[in-house]
Amino acid sequence: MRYMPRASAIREVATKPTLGPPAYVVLGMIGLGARSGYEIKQMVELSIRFFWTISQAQIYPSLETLERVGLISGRAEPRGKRPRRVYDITEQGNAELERWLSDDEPIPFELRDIALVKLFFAEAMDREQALALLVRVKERSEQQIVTLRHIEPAAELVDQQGNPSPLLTLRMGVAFHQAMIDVCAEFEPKFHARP
Amino acid sequence: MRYMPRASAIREVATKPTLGPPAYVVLGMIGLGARSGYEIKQMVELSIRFFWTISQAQIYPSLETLERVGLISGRAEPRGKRPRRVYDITEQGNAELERWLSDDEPIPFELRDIALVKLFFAEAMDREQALALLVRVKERSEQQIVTLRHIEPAAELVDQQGNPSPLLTLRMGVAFHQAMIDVCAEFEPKFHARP
DNA sequence: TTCTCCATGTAAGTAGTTACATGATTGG
DNA sequence: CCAATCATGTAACTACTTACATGGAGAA
Repeated sequence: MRYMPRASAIREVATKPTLGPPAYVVLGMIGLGARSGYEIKQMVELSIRFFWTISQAQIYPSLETLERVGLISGRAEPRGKRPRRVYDITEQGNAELERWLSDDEPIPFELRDIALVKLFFAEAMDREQALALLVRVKERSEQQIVTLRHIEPAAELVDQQGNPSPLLTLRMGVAFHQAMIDVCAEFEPKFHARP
Repeated sequence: MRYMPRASAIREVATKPTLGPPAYVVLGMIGLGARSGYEIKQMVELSIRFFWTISQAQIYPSLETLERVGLISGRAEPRGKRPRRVYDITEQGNAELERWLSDDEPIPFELRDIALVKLFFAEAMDREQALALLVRVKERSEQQIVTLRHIEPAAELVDQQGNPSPLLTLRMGVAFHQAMIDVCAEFEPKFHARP
């Protein structure tokens, strides 16, 4: 995705390297009980991947950095002869996670969807093709909702156990795509009656 | 944003360099009548910036590439002594834009929003802070809607002239943020009553 | 035995960013 | 005359990606 500027270079040099969003995602997942890099990747795919992704190649360097600055502590726990490292969040890690979560800098909204770009330029196509694009965008959102509904029972369970956050973000996803579907449906007639 | 894989490297070597999304955005904007790099940047900010951004440092190299492969044609049109280059889309450019718009590869949906990540991890904060975050996310969407409503009259005018696309994408944005607001409002009580 | 999953890590590359440099024109 | 806007371009950098390499463990 996109470049998310970290704190100013000046401050970075003056104090210590600022962590980027991927490092906080890793920290948060360790805080929620993920133990290895592999488990972090799995948890991301099952939870936040609707609005955030992280590649394996980012996770391991992040774990190293987080351990170096004392926010997590790791120890070797090999499976057979294969090396493996598991981590726990430290006191400082919890404190830093909380600080990051509650820090009140404005959070810029950022959506990057080439499908909407194509819809914006749809006039450059003929009628059938523009309509086909609109239908594809609608179907894409329908598919996303199906996927999200799949993990809904798990999120509801966690909600009943007192943590509404996963259900909240899941409902965001559903509402979001439902909104896209509704707008597509609303504009379909206009896309039918065109030169 | 995010890495958007272009076509396979093999094909790229075998035939000719594949254009990435930024180049098509530039091509599309030239097609809609933008003439200079500067105008492209302005048009993007006034139209698609809700779901796509492009930095000036990307625009000029894209213009060069597009001209080299014959999709746009440029000529010098200096303002005073300062050099300036203006462009028009070519026949091939129109054809390639249409091909890209109607090509039926699946378009992956991609949202990347650190605010939702923070909401997902909200349990790590205490009640007041979690609630404050929820409220901030809601207000952020309210602000986005205000901005979008601002350009709505222009989009409606273009719609009445027979091009519904800008209004469609604008309505997407509004519906999108309204969905976020609704979900935030729905979960606010749950965030009040928490340990 | 061979397939899939668990698991870690690196190399090479692409995409995108900010920050800077430069200077003309227009409006107050 | 000064600030804002028009306008183009580059350098240095950060973030992130894909592809690959490696290999153990368990199941079919």
